Amino acid sequence: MLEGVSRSAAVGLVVVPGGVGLAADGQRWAVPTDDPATLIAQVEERLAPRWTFWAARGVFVGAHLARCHDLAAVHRLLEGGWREDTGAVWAAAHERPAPAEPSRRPVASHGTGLLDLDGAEGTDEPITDAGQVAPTWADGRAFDVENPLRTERAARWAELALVVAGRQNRRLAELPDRRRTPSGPALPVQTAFSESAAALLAVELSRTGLPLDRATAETIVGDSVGPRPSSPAEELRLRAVRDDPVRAHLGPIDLRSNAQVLSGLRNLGFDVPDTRAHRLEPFRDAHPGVAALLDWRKAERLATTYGYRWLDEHVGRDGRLRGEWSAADAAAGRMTAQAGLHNLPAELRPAVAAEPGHVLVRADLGQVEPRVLAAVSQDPGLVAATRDDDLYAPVAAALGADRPTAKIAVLAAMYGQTSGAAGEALRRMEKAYPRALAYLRSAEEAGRQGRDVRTYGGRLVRMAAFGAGEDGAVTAARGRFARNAVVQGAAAELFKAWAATVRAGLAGTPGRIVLCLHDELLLHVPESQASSAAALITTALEQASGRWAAGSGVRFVADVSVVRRWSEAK
DNA sequence: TTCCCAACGTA
DNA sequence: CGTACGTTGGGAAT
Repeated sequence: MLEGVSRSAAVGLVVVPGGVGLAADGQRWAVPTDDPATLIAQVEERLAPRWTFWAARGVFVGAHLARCHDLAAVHRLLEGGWREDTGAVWAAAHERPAPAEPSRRPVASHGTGLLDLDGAEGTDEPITDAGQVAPTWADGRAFDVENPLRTERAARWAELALVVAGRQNRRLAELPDRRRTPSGPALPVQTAFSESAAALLAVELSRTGLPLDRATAETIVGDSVGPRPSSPAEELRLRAVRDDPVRAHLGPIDLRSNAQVLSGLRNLGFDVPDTRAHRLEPFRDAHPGVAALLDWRKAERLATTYGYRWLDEHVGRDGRLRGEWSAADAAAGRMTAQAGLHNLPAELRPAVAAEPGHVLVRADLGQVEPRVLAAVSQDPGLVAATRDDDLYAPVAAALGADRPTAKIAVLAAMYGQTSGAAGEALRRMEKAYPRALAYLRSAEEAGRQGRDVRTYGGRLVRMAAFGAGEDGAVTAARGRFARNAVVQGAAAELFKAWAATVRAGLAGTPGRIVLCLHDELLLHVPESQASSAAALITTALEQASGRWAAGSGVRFVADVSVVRRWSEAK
């Protein structure tokens, strides 16, 4: 198996029940095995290949794959949008129109996949005459467990993965490398690699879970919403206990109905356009009913979204909070997570705790978006400002403003804010950092015109999703979206390059990344590994940013701390 | 049953 | 008229 294949070669990998399909150098191998992890680990050791697979979700088998090419992840990098089904990936790589979206619902019932190869007219060809992926291969029926040919098909499928990878690589090579002094593979190729690693990391995060101290979580929830109800009737009663004091002020209304809350507030003399917390907060002391409502809302949020039911549904018996992870959202490619992993209220952070004998190593990138802007725009003044630990200090000096004003001005420039105090400061930004502002304005203009933009690292951000309306408000919104996407997207690329480097450094150790939060990494490691993990995080940032922003002169900084509980970090 | 909105948490 | 995401409940549309 894999005889004569050279080290570091691309190796197609497809895992099916009871077997593995491999391909490399124009050959393919169907390998029956019930232990794909061991097989893969052996190949990893011997060849250290560029593992090439259709999608990380399908291949995760427990072995560490160091270098990889995830066709779905790279497809989304090149094409933007959400689709990553094999039909769309194949078609785009061959510059053919995307096939109809596969149905969301699982195939209800099917035959052996041997005699029932519907769309392919009884042949066993993965690609139809029209040059599209055959339906039975696209939806996985071709690899059904009862199908005796599935391992041979896996090898054929692995071979086709290499075909797509080759075509994707040619597309990546056509994209510009915008670094000042390129080194190693071109930047879009490096982005493809780190996006692929992030796709694997996303699958690993789903499986690993975030260590959560259930007792602490239950205490926090209990303090806010009361004891765990023992029956549905009890739940109703406890709900009334929470609601009634507020209803005493606002009247006999349903507090969960915004319309009724609005009229209740009007009866108290508050003529507000909506009932959002930030709008009601100024009136907190004006009437006890407002304070009661605001406090009720906070408790209700915990009770409904992060209450006992959430704990029961998402926290395993092993004390791990698990949710599905996606390596890239559709807008700018940031990672997303379900089960509340990305919007856990600060109130609950004390419950995120290391297991016995372990610690959490937490690191966040400091002021990452303005530093990223400096790198992608190559604005000399802003690049110089990144040498400071606090980037806003030199910016304030350059603008002749105080630090809070400087911060608002920078954020306003990146996010497209035009109102409020930002106006005058923005004009000074234009003088001090013309290249950075021009970079942002160029993205905004593309967005306004409905033209797609590409991030520094090569990700396509589609504007078509916004619709082609000529409405002024829609045009402005598209402009703001594009202006923000080139910064947020580039920051996401850097973050994933960093995370992928940390992941690689943890290979072979018991340490794991357990949370990614846009600019923050949380690692769970044995106590004895704490200092080496902290050092790894720092060197990984130097390596990742050194490649990503080679020659830019931009300095990236990370704040690293070793803690027992997430809440102990600053 | 499905979809959209308001609301609010995170970055 | 700052961006993105996920989750909830209500309420309208189907």
